[in-house]
Amino acid sequence: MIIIDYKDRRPIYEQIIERFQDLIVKGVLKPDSQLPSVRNLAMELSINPNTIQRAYMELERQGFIYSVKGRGSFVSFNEELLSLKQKEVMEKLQKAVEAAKGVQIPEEEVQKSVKRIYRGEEMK
Amino acid sequence: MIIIDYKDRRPIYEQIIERFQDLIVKGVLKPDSQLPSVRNLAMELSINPNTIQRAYMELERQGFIYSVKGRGSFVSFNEELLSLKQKEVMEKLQKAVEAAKGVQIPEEEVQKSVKRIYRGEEMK
Amino acid sequence: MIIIDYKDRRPIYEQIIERFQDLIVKGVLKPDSQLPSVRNLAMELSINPNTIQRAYMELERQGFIYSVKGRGSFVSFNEELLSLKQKEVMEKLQKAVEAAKGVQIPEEEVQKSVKRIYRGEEMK
Amino acid sequence: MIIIDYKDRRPIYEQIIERFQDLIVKGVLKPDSQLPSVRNLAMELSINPNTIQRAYMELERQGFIYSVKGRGSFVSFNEELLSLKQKEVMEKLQKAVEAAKGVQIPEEEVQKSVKRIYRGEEMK
DNA sequence: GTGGTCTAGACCACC
DNA sequence: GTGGTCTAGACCACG
Repeated sequence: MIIIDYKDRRPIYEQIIERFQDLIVKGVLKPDSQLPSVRNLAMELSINPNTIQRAYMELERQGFIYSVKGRGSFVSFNEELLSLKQKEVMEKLQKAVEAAKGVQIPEEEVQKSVKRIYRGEEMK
Repeated sequence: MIIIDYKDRRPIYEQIIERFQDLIVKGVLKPDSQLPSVRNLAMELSINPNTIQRAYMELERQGFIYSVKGRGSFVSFNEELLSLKQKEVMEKLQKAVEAAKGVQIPEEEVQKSVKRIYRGEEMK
Repeated sequence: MIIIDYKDRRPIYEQIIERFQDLIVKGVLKPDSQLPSVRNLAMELSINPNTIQRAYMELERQGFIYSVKGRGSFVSFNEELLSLKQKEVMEKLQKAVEAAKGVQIPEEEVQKSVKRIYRGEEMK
Repeated sequence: MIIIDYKDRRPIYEQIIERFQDLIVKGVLKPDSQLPSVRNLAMELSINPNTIQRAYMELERQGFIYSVKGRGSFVSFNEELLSLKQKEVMEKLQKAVEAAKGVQIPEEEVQKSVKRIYRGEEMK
């Protein structure tokens, strides 16, 4: 369910955060369903519980999950969060397009690339 | 010419590298023109000369500039580098588009956004 | 009668204690009336009986209720407790006012806010 | 400058956060001035650097400070943040007033208390 | 069993 | 020197 890429330059906890955000936004993890416990996930990924803890903390702060002492952590997703996430993604995309424009990549190529991805099967 | 954003989370040397890459790729800095000396630039930006040194070293490694002992650093741009940079930019863009697809942003919106940026005046 | 907010960061037993204190102080629960049994309340709220037990224990320690073995728990309210609770509330309020003063909120605004609440319909 | 109260039930990192928020909001720490380094403050308070780190992380997230790798952490305060903090404080205060109303504390007593604090010398 | 806090100590990137 | 990440292991509060 969660895969850690040690070659990735980003810290582990960030990879975990992003992965869960994805799973929640895409509806794979349903609202109020329980996440793996901090200790279990740590064991499964063979990393330190503190690292998981930190990821969960951040996810809770961002509103993706909520944690209850003694019970566990649960998905807490809503529409607002989705549109927030969409806005965030759009901003990144616009920066990328601007960069493409900046290095003289023709608009047609960008458009083609967008089409290819949307038509294609890539679901990441 | 170079602006450092201390609130930017990326390291200073990386900001400098990116800025010079931009200036070179976009032709603002012409091939074989001289870059500011390490010492001067360091003074101007009031940062540690080591940081500039590191940025120049990396730019040289990537082929954007070349250094001549005792004379300074010079722009060394060519077509290969442009296409390399373009490829890099395209990869980032594709990731961004995939992310957009992932959070259910419709293709039309992405295409519209691309158009807006290419038609618009944004040159960053 | 009792509502548990799992997204509330405070522990469940504390939420229960506070709720009963409120109901007793405000006279909704009359002196010597019987509280729901530990087991029943636990079932109703679908939480662990230990949690209810702990809340009742604490309420008894504070003097809000008394338990009779084999019969159940009963409200035991008196004037002393009211003034105790009032003192506690006043302390919290004073801290809040000090904080308001600390962040440069003008006294008039605080006074107005107090008036609004006392005139208003809010009974929580 | 920072005092830790071990009898306080709140975690240490939270006490540190609140203290710095106070110092910044009240203008004792001026914008762009440097905070004590993580290690130094940890030594001074004889607590673990990780605990300080966590406090600084949270302060950065909230916008009170910004950190630069290799340089240190700096105050980053602005008007928006003040009004945000004020709003937060007002909400707490309103809850406290409602509680006071709930336990039959007369409005006059509350108003008197507010006056006393604003007239008084308490600066906390 | 669960999450939350803290310590001790390590290593990294950066300046 | 600085902040940032991670590990290992402890203890607490809660259910």
